[in-house]
Amino acid sequence: MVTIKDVAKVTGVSPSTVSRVIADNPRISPATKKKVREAMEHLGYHTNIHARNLVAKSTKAIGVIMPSSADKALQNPFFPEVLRGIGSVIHERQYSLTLSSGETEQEILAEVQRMVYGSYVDGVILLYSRVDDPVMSFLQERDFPFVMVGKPFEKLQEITHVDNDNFTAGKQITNYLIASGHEKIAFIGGSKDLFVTRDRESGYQSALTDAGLPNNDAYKIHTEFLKSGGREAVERLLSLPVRPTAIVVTDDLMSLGVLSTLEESGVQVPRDISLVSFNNAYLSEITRPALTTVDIHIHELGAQSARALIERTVDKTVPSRRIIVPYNIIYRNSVSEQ
Amino acid sequence: MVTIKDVAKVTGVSPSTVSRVIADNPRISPATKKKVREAMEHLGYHTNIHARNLVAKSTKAIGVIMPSSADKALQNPFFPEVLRGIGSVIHERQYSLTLSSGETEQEILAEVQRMVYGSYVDGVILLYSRVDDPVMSFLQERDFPFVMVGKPFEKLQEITHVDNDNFTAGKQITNYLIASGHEKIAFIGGSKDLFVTRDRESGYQSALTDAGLPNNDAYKIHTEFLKSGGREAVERLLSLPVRPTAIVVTDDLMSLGVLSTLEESGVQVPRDISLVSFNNAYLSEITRPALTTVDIHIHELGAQSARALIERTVDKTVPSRRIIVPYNIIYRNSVSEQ
DNA sequence: CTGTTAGCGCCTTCAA
DNA sequence: TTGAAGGCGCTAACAG
Repeated sequence: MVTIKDVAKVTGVSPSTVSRVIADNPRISPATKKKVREAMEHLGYHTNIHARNLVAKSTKAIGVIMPSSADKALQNPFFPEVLRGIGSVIHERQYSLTLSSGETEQEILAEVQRMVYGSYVDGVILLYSRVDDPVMSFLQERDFPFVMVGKPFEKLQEITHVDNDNFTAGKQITNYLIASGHEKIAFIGGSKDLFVTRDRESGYQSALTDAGLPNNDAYKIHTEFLKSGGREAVERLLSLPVRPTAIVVTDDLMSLGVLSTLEESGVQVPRDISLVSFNNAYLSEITRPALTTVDIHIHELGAQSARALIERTVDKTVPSRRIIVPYNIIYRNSVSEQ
Repeated sequence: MVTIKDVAKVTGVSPSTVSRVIADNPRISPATKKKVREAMEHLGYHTNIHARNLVAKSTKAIGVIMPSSADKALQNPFFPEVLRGIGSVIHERQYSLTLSSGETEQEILAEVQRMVYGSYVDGVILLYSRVDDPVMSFLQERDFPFVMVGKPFEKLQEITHVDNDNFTAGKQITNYLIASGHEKIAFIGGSKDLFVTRDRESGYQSALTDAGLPNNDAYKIHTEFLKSGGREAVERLLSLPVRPTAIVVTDDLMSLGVLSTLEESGVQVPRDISLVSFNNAYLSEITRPALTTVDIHIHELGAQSARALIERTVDKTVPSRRIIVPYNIIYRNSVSEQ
């Protein structure tokens, strides 16, 4: 292994000088800089991060924590896409990215503790939001830099987080349905414990209210991402005395299940029932019909969270803030005029 | 930060003793071990990896390299799933996982070099296989431990890799079609540059030949994962004078596109055309009809690759080998009897 | 502008 | 069974 000393020896300067040219210290003459750099190149020098981190107290690495993989949600194309978003800025800033690998909540907590105490990373991005999350409590107590993708359940003001305006998105997409002549609009969402679900549902609600449409609890269904959940939801809706003519579904993957079950039951989309969705995952484009969906810019959610986190790790005093990533609606073929 | 010295001071032993109990050195008396451990617990001691790695020369970290994200393939649920598989053994072995973040081939190469030279990781898992891959060449030249998920293009014997028997899988699923009475069977695969495609296609071919069925080039189509690709493939097939009655598609995500296009063109699956697929991604179960598909045990591919890699990093002399993960066919509703 | 000195936290001989 | 001493590779004062 080529060390700083080796290049120092070859160049005839001191190790600290070499260290300085690595840091591009302005107080080093261009001449020696050039000389040293050539030697580094020539010898194939590469700085050892462990040595560096040991003294520098900064790792230029960030940890990304996935939800416990008990959550089937992991199958959601959402994750590769946020990871890409995070990766893009990580890479641009020359950071590295450590991914959590725990499966249960406890394992994940232990892992995060190891990351923090062992100084594996400078900061952490949480890709989920849970009530009473021990991981988050731990991070807060230790005052360790972290950012959440999504919306924290409490202390909104104290936690930097990156989210969409899901309320308005839900409202707007529902309004679109209303403008298309629909009045009997149902809602299928994930667990009520998730803020995404809640916010989108509130928006849906609000649109109905504003339009003077009735609030029908039987039209609101909360289910799992799983097929069985989607199936059950649809069956419930179809067995209603008055069937909805449109459904707002909070996730493209769920929409795929809903779509299938709907058509299996002989109802055609959008002829019989219209569908709108969220996320604009790749598959929303290749379903039949292609889904009208809210593009929440997943990549951007990731990128922004990484930017915000790095900013915090560099300067701990930057105030926490809420970052809203804009969305836009992609109109395709899953909605019919009434 | 609590260091080894702190617990030494509190316990009244020397730092080296503390270091020894951390390593669970047998030559330390149970009494002092107990004493030291309690102090560690009490003070909240956690070992600093950078200090450790600096001397230990092993990082207990492995790098996972994704394909360049230009590849839309990243949207494939395959990746989260291998990651989970890798993560499971990473976690069990108390390793950590660094994910590549580069977008282009060059960026990725630079990243891998940084990982290797800077001793970020002990070994690397390649989640893709490319001809003339500079990353792989680099790893080989440096004799740096790595494992590939999939099949390398050359030096099969020299490179440890984890793969399915895609030939046999392709053959078996095609035989199933034949056994169901199909004789005009088409094939839609990804790029011919991918071994997965090639192997599965060879298997398909072989099944046809064995059954004495004709080899029709017009029935074999290579396309992208993208919608447009799937669409074009299907259109080509449907415009043929003699339409196939069944199609082998090499990926569930592609199948979704094929399915959509097929039904848009008014052909029903499986009534008019049957479909079989590969991977058994979550979505293969929620399409309509649910897909008969080869479950390649993605999670296991990941887990095995991690195991093999760790084995190699621990003992560089273990010979390279080929690890075959078994597959099995999941029968669902996308195939009809002829 | 550059060299010297002193660690960062840990592990590992070598002695005792 | 334990302690003392040195060093892993790098950076950061402090001197010049």
